[in-house]
Amino acid sequence: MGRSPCCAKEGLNRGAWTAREDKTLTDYIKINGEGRWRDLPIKAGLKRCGKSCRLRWLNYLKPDIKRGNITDDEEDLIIRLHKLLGNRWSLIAKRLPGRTDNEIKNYWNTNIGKRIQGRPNSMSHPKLINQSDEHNHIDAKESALVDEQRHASCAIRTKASRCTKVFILQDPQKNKVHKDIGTMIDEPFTDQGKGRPELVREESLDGSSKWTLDEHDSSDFLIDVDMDEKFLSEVLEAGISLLPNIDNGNESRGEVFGSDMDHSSHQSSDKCIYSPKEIRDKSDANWLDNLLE
DNA sequence: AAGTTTATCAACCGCCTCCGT
DNA sequence: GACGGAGGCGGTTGATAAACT
Repeated sequence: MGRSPCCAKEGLNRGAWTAREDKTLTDYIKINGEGRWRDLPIKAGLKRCGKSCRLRWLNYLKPDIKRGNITDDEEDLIIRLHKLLGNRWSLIAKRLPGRTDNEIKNYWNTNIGKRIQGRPNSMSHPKLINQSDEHNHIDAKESALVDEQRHASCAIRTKASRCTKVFILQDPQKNKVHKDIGTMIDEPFTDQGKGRPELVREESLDGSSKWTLDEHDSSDFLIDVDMDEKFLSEVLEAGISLLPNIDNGNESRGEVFGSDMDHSSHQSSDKCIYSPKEIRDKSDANWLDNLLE
């Protein structure tokens, strides 16, 4: 037996919203607040699915939504955030006040994405050849696009069904990042493609072993690392390295080294304990800000 | 001016996670 | 731990506008 639909489809309006429906929804939310989307259409007297109401409110009716074209600065930020986060539109949208994930997604698909896709040889692009001052800001953006294209072509696609500990170290001498993948429940995916990071199993004399993700470009780490989704979102949101305590089998708490993304200096004295929930709450740590600077 | 193609973006769909029980 | 409801998310669709022939 399949899952029941979010609402009965019969007798519901579909397609574009009318001004009257918009007003009904806005008035209802002003009085009763957001939430309880499933009940909302009945209580508000709308012949719409609850999900549809939520989407309409979040993407169009919400007062703080910014209207108008995406600015150059916003586009630049979107490109850089996409490089870091991939198609995680909601995370990207959180960094652009007033912009919705849907709007950013649409903008990407109709503008930036196409420009990246339609660029077989970036250096032959006329805008990149033009070095005049008036085009400098465009060139910078194009450069970012080229960079994005380069990163997209070598996105990490590690496929691990679950990962219980990640420890990020940076070897300052070799400027090389090691990511100890730790205890893998399933065999990790190893991509030995050209120029891609690789998961390496390191065995010690005492018989223990660990998986290491070996690569040269630390900025790729957070892109498309398809591990346990919950864990990944925690890392993305917290912006810190997370080392759950596996010795006592309690995965609900973790040891967090440092409070920012300075991977180069993990001193054990900096260690503090947070639960993933606490980490989420403390999130927004300055990680993305630091990376974007 | 009419027909066709392309671009845009609001809305939908289905899957997923979270959270309460 | 299992289950189910609620909400969130990303991919896709389709209606409409704009550009082009």
